[in-house]
Amino acid sequence: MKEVAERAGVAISSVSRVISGHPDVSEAMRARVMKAIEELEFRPDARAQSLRTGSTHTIGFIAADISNPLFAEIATGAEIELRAWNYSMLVANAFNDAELVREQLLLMEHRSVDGLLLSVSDETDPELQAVLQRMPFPITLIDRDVRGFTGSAVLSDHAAGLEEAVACLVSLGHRRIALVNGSEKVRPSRERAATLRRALEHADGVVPELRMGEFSAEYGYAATRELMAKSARPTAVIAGSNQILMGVLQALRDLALTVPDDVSLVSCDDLPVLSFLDPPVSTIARDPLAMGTQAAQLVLEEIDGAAPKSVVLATEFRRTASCGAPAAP
Amino acid sequence: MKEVAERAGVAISSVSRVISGHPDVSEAMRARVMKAIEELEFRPDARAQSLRTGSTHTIGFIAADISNPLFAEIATGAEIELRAWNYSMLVANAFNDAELVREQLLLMEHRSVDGLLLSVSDETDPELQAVLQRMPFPITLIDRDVRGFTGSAVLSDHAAGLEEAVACLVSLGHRRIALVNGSEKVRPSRERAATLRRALEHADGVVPELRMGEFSAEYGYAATRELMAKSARPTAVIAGSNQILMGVLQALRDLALTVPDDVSLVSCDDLPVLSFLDPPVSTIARDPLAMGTQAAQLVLEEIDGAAPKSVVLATEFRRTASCGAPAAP
DNA sequence: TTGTACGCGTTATCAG
DNA sequence: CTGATAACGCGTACAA
Repeated sequence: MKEVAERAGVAISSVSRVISGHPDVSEAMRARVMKAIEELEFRPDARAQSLRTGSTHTIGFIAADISNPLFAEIATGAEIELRAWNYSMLVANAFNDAELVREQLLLMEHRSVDGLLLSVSDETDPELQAVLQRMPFPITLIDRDVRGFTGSAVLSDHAAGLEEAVACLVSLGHRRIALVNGSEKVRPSRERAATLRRALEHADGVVPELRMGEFSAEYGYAATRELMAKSARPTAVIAGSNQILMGVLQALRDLALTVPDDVSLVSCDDLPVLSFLDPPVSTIARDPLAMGTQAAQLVLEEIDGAAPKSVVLATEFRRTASCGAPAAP
Repeated sequence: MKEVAERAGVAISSVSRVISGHPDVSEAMRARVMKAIEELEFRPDARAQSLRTGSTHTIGFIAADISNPLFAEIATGAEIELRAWNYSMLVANAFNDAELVREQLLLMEHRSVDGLLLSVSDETDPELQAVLQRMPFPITLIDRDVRGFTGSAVLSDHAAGLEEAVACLVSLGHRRIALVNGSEKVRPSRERAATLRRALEHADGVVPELRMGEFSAEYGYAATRELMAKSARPTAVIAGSNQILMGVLQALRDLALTVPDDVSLVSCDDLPVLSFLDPPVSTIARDPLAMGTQAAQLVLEEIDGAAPKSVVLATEFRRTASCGAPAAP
């Protein structure tokens, strides 16, 4: 900046005013400074700017698991919104580890992000709440519900889509419906478990088979094998995530069970390719891109002084040929 | 830091020395300062540190398309390595737009990243080379080959896997093999096109059907419809990416063509779920996680003073039931 | 081994 | 409208 000032023959503070678009600067001044800036290919230093102004124009994003394709979609949505507001995104992965989440939170504090998008791996981590409170910037949770947290959140209405799915299965005649669920430490799984229980409470003679575990193909495989080994085996299986679905599919294949003749199949969370399986897999779809843009919007607005807010986005059951009537006993 | 110094009754510089692990500091001093740091929950400010030291401990990652699941894998690999070196990742999306790539590059310069992982959308962009030269930090290209670029790169040996695939198809008796390819503006597509041509050059009577387009399901669909409408239709199709594969599958389904009876199918790039299609799709697999860790390692080493280096990672053809002998004419 | 003083590149305040 | 200068939080040469 000093060089620019010298070349333009003006004071350093004038250069600053031109750069930051200060209103009180003459056209002549603006022109001279801009010329010098072009000639020297000068670009202001974001670090110094943020040291001075306090704002880094950076939003952190801590994901429970980056490698999940769902994350890529959410991140894309967030990036679109952030870009529109001239913010950048600092990404950190938690590898599904609660302690790592806390560590990454401290990192975000250290880097002075202006706000944070957060999808924790374990909402019940007792030390988490204190760490969250301590953060000096607004935080928007993504599909998570942490006790005592008072900030913003973008949530999916998992119940709605699952209720549709269960109602469909019941009406088809299924009397034993399994949910191979993810970790009980996060909201989506808990919502789904509660929804299944509630939905079948008054459905006479329909039994829920609930398995809580983790978001992995390995777990999906093991749980499905176990379920199918029972004498009273479920006639419908709902997979609690994409990774789990992979395990369920593998298990069904190994057991030579056919969909939907031997077992009807539903997947929570959509993937484009699922419609090309044979039969296509019924899904409980949501709009991850919208989750991302919404989440980004919520933090940015909060940075701008708005009050924390929670937004709930719809889910929808998409039935395909993977749901059929159960075979006669 | 001032507060810490006052509380510990020492000079600010002593606090600094303790934090940065300077060797010449007495045990007594270290203890006193650490105590004050704990009590005040002091954390140094990364912005000020980097303004002073010149290093931000941040690596940028510009992806041609974040929403591609392949990116999620590469990013995960990169994050593992970066974390090990105590670096953070600043992510930017280029939405497959060449101009946006340049814009994001300037952003990275503005943010003073220490290094960059880059996957451009268009290697032939005439303005790109100049911008790359201008960047004051090491850059590692990810599966890209920009003319005149002299930095590091992590490349996939697309030829190897594709040669295997083509050899397999030829030996099965296919005489007309189509490649529904992605954009010719990036290395993977060009490598694949060249490989197909080369492989069939000396295979008497075997005709390559090459279609260059873009990485999208829409293009995959249109190209496949067009190929299959010809009087001499190909008996084998190789999809140039996951997105393209989705279009190919849709087209085959709409045309009521069966795999592998009517047409054999191969996909470049793997997805876990492809093995559950019916029949499972043959893939040319690579290790995206390794690409990420390798790429991160290359930039970090270059930051450490090492010379630029190119690394080529293997690809492997995984044959499944989606490749079979063509029907008799 | 510890303390003093300066500068990193900006912005904001204030005086002119 | 413009210029001089302090301060943002930290690292480091240098002196003590």
